[in-house]
Amino acid sequence: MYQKKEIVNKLRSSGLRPTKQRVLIAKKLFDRDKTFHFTIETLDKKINKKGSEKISLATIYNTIEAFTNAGYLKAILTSKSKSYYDTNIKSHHHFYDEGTKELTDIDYSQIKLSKVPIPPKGKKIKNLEVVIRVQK
Amino acid sequence: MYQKKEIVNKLRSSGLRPTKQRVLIAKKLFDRDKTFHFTIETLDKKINKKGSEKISLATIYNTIEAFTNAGYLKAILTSKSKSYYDTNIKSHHHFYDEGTKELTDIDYSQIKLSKVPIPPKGKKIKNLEVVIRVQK
DNA sequence: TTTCAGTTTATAATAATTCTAAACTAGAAA
DNA sequence: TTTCTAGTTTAGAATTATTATAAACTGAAA
Ligand SMILES: [Mn+2]
Ligand SMILES: [Mn+2]
Ligand SMILES: [Zn+2]
Ligand SMILES: [Zn+2]
Repeated sequence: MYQKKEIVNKLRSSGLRPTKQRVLIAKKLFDRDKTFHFTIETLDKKINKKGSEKISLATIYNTIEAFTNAGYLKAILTSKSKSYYDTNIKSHHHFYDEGTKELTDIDYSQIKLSKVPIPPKGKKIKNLEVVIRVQK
Repeated sequence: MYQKKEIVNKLRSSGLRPTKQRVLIAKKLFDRDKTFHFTIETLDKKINKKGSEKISLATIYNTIEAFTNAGYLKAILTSKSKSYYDTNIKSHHHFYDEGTKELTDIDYSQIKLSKVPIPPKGKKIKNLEVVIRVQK
């Protein structure tokens, strides 16, 4: 899906130097079929597993921040004191499983609204996201 | 709105001893007209302002956790690594102002959905909340 | 090749939260 | 009432999440 060349171009186009670390992290994040919802902690574990070249935690933080600013990632709404990120940057919705604490994407077209409130005076709606809490 | 007696009963009914600290915090939180959206930090500032009796930060954390478990408060979805709470425990929606970073309640009846996805197999929908991001 | 701004890294600092254990207290029981 | 004690508060330590620092490293322009 994502060849190294593509990643390099993508990074360059955002003014980010395609360093070894950034390319490796981008590959882990974007070279996959399904959306990836993660925290720095889970990503760090995936990247720094035995036998693989190490990337410092500081670089992981820096890179995720850079990717988020560049629009490659999106911060997810949670009620935890830890940041969550999403590789699906399209406006979309989520199922949130209370038991497993896992998120699943819902395509934007899967939810239709027939009534939406008028925003406060002088303010415009930028986007609208739905979280559907589910349970066994 | 909330007399001391009512607060004491409410606490007792949840198996929480109506201590001086809990009653004072409950009064600050619930004796108001509009919903209060807050963090531990903002609440601490409100409680421990000059001239008032001090309540330790640990107690504020403990009390907010106890109130949340008792169902008096709800954790709010955010993308910040800091927990937010809401005195409005009804299922409801929010406007989130990107500029001021402030939340405003939207009554549940103000949003109507004409299409909702089927939850994953074996799971049931517990609730559905909408966040509408707004900007100047 | 050389050069150097941008980047990585280990580590320190800060911020948010949770833990600990000693002192205190609400309220049941004497 | 007074006594008793489990529940609670508290200061401070510990832990966790994140950001800052500053020295070493490197991608890529020239
Ligand atoms: Mn940073
Ligand atoms: Mn705790
Ligand atoms: Zn998603
Ligand atoms: Zn609210």
